Amino acid sequence: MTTRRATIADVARSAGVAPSTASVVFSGKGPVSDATRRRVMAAAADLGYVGPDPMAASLRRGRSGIVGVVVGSNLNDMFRDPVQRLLMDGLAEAIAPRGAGLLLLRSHKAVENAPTLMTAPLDAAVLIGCDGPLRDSLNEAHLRGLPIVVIEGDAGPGVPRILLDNREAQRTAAEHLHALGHRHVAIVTLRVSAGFAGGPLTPDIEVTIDVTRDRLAGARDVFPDAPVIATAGSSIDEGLAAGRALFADPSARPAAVIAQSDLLATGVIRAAEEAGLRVPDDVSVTGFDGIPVDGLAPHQLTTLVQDATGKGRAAGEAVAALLDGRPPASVLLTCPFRRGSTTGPASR
Amino acid sequence: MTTRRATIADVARSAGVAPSTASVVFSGKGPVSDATRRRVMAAAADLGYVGPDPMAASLRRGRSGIVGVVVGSNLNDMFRDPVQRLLMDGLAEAIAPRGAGLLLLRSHKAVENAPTLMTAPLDAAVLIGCDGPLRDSLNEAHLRGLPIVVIEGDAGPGVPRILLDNREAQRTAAEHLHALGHRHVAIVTLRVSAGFAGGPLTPDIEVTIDVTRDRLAGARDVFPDAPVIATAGSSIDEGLAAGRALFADPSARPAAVIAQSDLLATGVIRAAEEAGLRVPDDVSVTGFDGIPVDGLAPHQLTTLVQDATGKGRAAGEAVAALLDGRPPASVLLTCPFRRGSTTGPASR
DNA sequence: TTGTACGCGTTATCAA
DNA sequence: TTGATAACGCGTACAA
Repeated sequence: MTTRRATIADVARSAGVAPSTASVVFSGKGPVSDATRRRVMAAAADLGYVGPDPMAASLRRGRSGIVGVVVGSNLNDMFRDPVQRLLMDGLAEAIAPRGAGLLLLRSHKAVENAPTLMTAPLDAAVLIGCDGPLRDSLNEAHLRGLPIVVIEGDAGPGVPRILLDNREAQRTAAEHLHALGHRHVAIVTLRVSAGFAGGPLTPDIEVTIDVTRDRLAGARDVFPDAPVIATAGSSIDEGLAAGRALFADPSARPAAVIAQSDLLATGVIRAAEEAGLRVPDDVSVTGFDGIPVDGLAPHQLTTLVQDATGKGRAAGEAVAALLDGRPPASVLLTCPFRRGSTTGPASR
Repeated sequence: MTTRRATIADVARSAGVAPSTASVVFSGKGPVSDATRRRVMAAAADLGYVGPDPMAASLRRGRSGIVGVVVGSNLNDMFRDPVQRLLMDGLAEAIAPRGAGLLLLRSHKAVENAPTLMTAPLDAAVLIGCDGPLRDSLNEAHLRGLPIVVIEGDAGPGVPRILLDNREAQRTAAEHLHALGHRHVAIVTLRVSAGFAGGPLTPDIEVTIDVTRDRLAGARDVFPDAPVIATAGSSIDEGLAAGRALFADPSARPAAVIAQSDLLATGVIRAAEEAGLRVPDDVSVTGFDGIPVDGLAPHQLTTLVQDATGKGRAAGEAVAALLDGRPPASVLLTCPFRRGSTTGPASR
């Protein structure tokens, strides 16, 4: 079977109709008599033709049915976070009815030759965050006219954004701690920039990742001088490491910790218990996300609840609007405060 | 800016060269004098041309740079499993150097209009498992000449497979339990078919998912009559539910449990401890995968260690071979037995 | 309801 | 080192 594959033209010829007619039969776009349709289908079956070539169809229609989603880290790290998984599900679900699927793209070209925003046949792209090297490729992508939506980031004017009220929400949690009498508070952040892998956050270190910066600002609205430990990302292990650092010196122990994610908070709680501290009696801890975390029981985390799936769905709808030529809606989702059992009054 | 976007032909004309020459400049495929290269680049910059249109290039070259990966469940469920995440990383890593990326596809078309093996512009497809409805689309895909690789499944003759020695490995673990004196053993499986959501496995229920079937066979090689509980998939929660069912009736308690994944095993252990049983003193438990599981401490699971990343990488290499016209290698990976602290001698 | 004609934007081939 | 030419396979006006 080294022979050329049958094309729709072959099918048309074999069925004794015009190519356009055969095309219409397969796309279902126009009126075709039943007799013709059957003739075409028979010819197709006969020739082993199974439908229009997607690449040719893409070129002709100007649509590939592919939406790129740019992820910053490797898949294993990224999808370890339930928030990202739910986001992706919402996104996929929202674009599927439009006949589109998700192509996974890396922002930092880890590999020579890897596909990019510029080389992949995309109808649109969704950025999760917008940091560092990514900003550069954005200009080119924009120049090409590639529709772009950014989730929790800023890709410049004209790019629709799906955002949370990170600062306000985080401030609410901080105020909650303040109202409980807490004054000795530490902050554990998500990754602050592509270039910093974690550790105490000194003033010379720039926070370039929006979600981290905004949540940090919200916490500092209430506790301007709180010490900050940055992590490499949202995971229990990272929270555990940060917590160990915080609780290492008994004389400098914070009485409350604001963690920027539920996973980090879980790690912090674990570190506290490891250090012989009770939560919330000795240490109060807040999270962010409102996801169920395995291994947190019996605690119920005090946290801010975000709708991660809805965030993805909103991004998908913005993509759909862009593709339809409708004005895309930027969306600001709110994260309601949920009091749990991990925060209590300050003891001193 | 409602005007037509510049094409490579426009650039060539403006630079006073032939389209083919301009093409060569952008692809870097042929010899070009420095002077012409610069003229072309200047003209491109002038016109706002940012490189060849990927769809047109795809059609012309017959390559889209896209590899479809067919996942059976939603992303959230699938990527909750570390094994799948590592697999995807290995796969992505192996195809990236070839300029290809991963397009996520669902096997059961949950949504009308969603992209499929037939409608997406794919160079190849990777199937993870090969069950139920998927088999049907396979014929068509094959007819189209779409190169296919299947991981842990059987897609018929001629389709390269990436497999584990599931049966042999699982038998090793079973023999280990047998050698410890265990006779009263229960089995907790992964999903057995697309149609069965979990529960006691009766003889009338067909096991259509290969990995489940093979590991089950390995366990039954040693314990032919062991009762079996099927789950809906690899997660701690599913293992917990299965474990609760197993330990509900004190008089019928198994003294050892063979779980088909580490996550399931972790859930089973948790259920055991919930029921007041000590591991391994009262109950021995084995897993499968050899991944680090958060929340398993202080136990070290007795398990079979698979190289999930390597599995993905092998699939990627098989895809690469297929695309190059080289004969693709089926691969059988072995899962060495690793004894941990969760298995001990039978007490009665 | 069917057919004609054209172009989508690129790249491979071959000759100059 | 460069240029002319011919597809790649399809969909969509528009005319018949």
